Amino acid sequence: MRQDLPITSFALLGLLTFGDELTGYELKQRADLTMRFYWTSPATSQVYTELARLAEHGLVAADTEDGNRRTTRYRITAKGRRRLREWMGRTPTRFPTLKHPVALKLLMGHVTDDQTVIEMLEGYVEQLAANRADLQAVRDSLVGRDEPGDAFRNPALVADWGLAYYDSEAEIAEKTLARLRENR
Amino acid sequence: MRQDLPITSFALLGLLTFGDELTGYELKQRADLTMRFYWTSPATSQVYTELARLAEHGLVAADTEDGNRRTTRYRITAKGRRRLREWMGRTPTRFPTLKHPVALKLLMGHVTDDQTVIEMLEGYVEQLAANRADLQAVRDSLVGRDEPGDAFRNPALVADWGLAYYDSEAEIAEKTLARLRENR
DNA sequence: ACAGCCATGTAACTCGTTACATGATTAC
DNA sequence: GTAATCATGTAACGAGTTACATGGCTGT
Repeated sequence: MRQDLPITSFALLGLLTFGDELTGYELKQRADLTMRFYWTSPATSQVYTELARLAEHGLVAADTEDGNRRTTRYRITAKGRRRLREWMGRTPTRFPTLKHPVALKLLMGHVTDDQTVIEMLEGYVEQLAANRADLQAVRDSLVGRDEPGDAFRNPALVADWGLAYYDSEAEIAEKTLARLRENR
Repeated sequence: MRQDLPITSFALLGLLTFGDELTGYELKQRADLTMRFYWTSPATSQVYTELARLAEHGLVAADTEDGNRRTTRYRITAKGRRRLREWMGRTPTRFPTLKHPVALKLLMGHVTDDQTVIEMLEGYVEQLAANRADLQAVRDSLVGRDEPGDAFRNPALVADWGLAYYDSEAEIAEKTLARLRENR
């Protein structure tokens, strides 16, 4: 049994620290709702794979109900919580990884015409607005439970981070657009 | 032969659009120097793998010199240039993917003490400064060749984007730190 | 009855990494 | 002479994806 887990394991484990017990299906939904903004939302099949691995390591416990439809709910164990705390404090924090197709296409804008690049950036601004709206909805749902000491204080901090990031990206994109339009 | 190439192929192909001919080794260096800020810098072994694939598709041409040390330089072909232009215009641009371990750890800050989270964020601010300095050096090296119409106009736009991004991240991290310190 | 959601997985595959191997050239 | 850099790969592996398969439950 390998000792180190991929970060995605810790990420999913982290989603189980909010006091509830989730099925794989629900965990995937939670990831889609929140985690996708600053990590990736793993495919459904991977969620089940990771849960199996976490269970194997004793970091989550499975409660299986055998009705007609078999459902298994997972909750974090004391060991899982310890492991997460240890990871938080002792594992060096990697610098964020960005895969930015917009920047990539901008880099090689000279192989095509300016108009194509401009339209690409305009599309990005729209996508940013849509994503920002989704994240704002998540943030709104935390209002009232986001003060220091509250259960959703940290998710609120992260959501605010994301909103500020989207605003910054939109601003940068607009400024770049202005520079490109200047010399048409 | 597959029709679609992974984005990393186009990224490497894009690095060959600046009028020179590179060995795999040099291409890896160029990726380390610039591409890593908004994409990933592939492992050396993958650079050679991708070059072989690009050559197979006729998107790059290889010039092999057989001295004592065998070196192969790659240049983009007309077909490669066409393919890149087509990709720029016709392939929908994916929304950027962010893997942000700092945000991830912040999210689950409640499993540990505030001091640990604060130190993690402080470390991030330092890493940001170091990365920003590296990128600034790249940007400085383009001065004088970065006006509209110049060869390095687009790389300059991308570098400016990155610098603004790092500044924004630093600002967000500092604001988050302030909020965490408030309630100590 | 039928669509859509809930729920759980398996199989095949691609991308990309690390570890390893080899040897020439250059700088000190 | 020896360390660092230049240069090119192969092999084994892991992470994560898409496609596929199965079937129960819920609302209309």
